[in-house]
Amino acid sequence: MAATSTTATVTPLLIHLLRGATDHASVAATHAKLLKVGTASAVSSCNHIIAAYCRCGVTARAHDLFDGMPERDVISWTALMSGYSSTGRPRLAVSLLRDMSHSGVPPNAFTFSTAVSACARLADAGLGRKVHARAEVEGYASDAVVATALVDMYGKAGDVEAARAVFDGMAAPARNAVSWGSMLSVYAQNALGREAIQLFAEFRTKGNFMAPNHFMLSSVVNACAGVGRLGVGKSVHGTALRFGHGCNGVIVVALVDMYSKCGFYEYSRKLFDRIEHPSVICYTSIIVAAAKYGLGRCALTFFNEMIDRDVQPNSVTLLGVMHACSHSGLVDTGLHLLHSMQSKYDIHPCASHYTCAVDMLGRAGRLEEAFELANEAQVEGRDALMLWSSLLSACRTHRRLDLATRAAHRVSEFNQDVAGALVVMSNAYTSAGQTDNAAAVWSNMRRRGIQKDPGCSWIEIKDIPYVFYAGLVSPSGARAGEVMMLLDELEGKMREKGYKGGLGSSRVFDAHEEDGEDGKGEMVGVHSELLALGFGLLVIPKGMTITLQDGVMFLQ
DNA sequence: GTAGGGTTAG
Repeated sequence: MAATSTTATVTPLLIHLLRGATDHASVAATHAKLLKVGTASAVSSCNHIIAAYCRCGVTARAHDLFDGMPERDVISWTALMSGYSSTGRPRLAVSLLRDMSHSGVPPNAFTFSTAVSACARLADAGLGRKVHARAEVEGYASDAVVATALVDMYGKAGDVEAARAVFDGMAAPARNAVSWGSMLSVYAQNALGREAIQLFAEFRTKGNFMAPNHFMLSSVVNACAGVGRLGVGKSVHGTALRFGHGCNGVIVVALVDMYSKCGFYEYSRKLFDRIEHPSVICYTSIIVAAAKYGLGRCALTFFNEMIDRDVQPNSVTLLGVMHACSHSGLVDTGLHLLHSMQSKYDIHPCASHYTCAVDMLGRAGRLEEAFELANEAQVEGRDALMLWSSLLSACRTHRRLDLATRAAHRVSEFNQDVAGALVVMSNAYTSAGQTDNAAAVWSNMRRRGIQKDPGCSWIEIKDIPYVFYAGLVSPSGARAGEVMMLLDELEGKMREKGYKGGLGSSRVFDAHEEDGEDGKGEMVGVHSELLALGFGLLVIPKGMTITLQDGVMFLQ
């Protein structure tokens, strides 16, 4: 009798302990006590223990326990599934969905949302569609959480239309702040900033007066950064302040990033300076911003400051600092970072760090060293394509046809999307006066059916986009002759001032008065950005600012 | 006991 009452009072206490446990040792200790008391084998106890092991990442123990259960309910299956999904084995999580059906336990809404989120982690729309179909058959697809997970899954898998279809299919009451936020981030993550901004406006008018939360606000700010909409970004900044999210770390980071991408480094700097304890991401963000503005030494100061303040840098931070070095000609500092990041910060240099370093050496004209490093780097697949393509461009810029040929050879080994590299190679031959070889590259491309999508840029003037394609100087009605004359004139002026010509991306120009630039190499053919910029310079009022960003132009 | 969204790079 005494034993029974002890069991009855002790078990809930132990379960409570399990819920709060975050490390393997304490979960195992509590598990042992439950075994002693004799209540560890009840289905509900087992579920708690499984969940606890999963929470601290010990899925193997959880699975052992699961295997030993005489019967399992939907929670046992879902808990294990969730454990695998959140510890980097989402495919295994999805396969449990099939197993549980075979064992006669029907899934519920929790199970489907877990399975869908595992598909999201895999970014596998094919698998996601299968799970979606099953949820539909079982009647759970209209559940708010399942539907929101589906929106997120399709978005992460790049199928924006499917995400929107699920979102549109949700009944109005089922659309809560999370589902709006999820759809918003789908647009933001898929580089559809305009759509994200539009959806946010829709939310403000049709969202039943729901208050925007920090998830949504950071997505919208991010969208504004992506499309250079400073005006909207500022107003969202105001909204964030009004709703008390002005101090939210994630929003502040997004704002720092947005202002710098919209051409206002000073605002980024001001915001950053007000942050008391900047996170790694905050530091990374301001370092990247400084790098973009050619403030290499400033970026290094931020980096040293974060190290002094015991903020551990990550792989992205190091890449940002290296970019800063690259864009400010601090080549040896950048190389030193590459070689010391493992020992100093315990960060293993990956393909992007090597690509950045190779690009840095290439820009500086240290092509032999760049080759040596590129050969040393153990890089494969698409990463290798990027690395060698970047080196190829540098060879062309520095008119080293011999090395360009070698780089082009390496690029062709990857047999992937080599069109861009072949165009660079053909341009390299043209620059060297070897027009026959240039023509041979083109005919080779035609024979192999390789096509290069023409680069395209556009400029928005009074909400009308004017689109320009690389090399095509006659967009309908867009004053082609004048554009070309203006570009020639500008290029001439740049040469007079000693610039080697060429215009980079992410630079701010004042209309009719162009800032200096450190780009190298000369114009071969006509870049689409230049066409759009030239057109903009002709038609927009003097003194207005044009921001160039990855081939898109904005007026402010 | 099991479920949904956000920030940094290229």
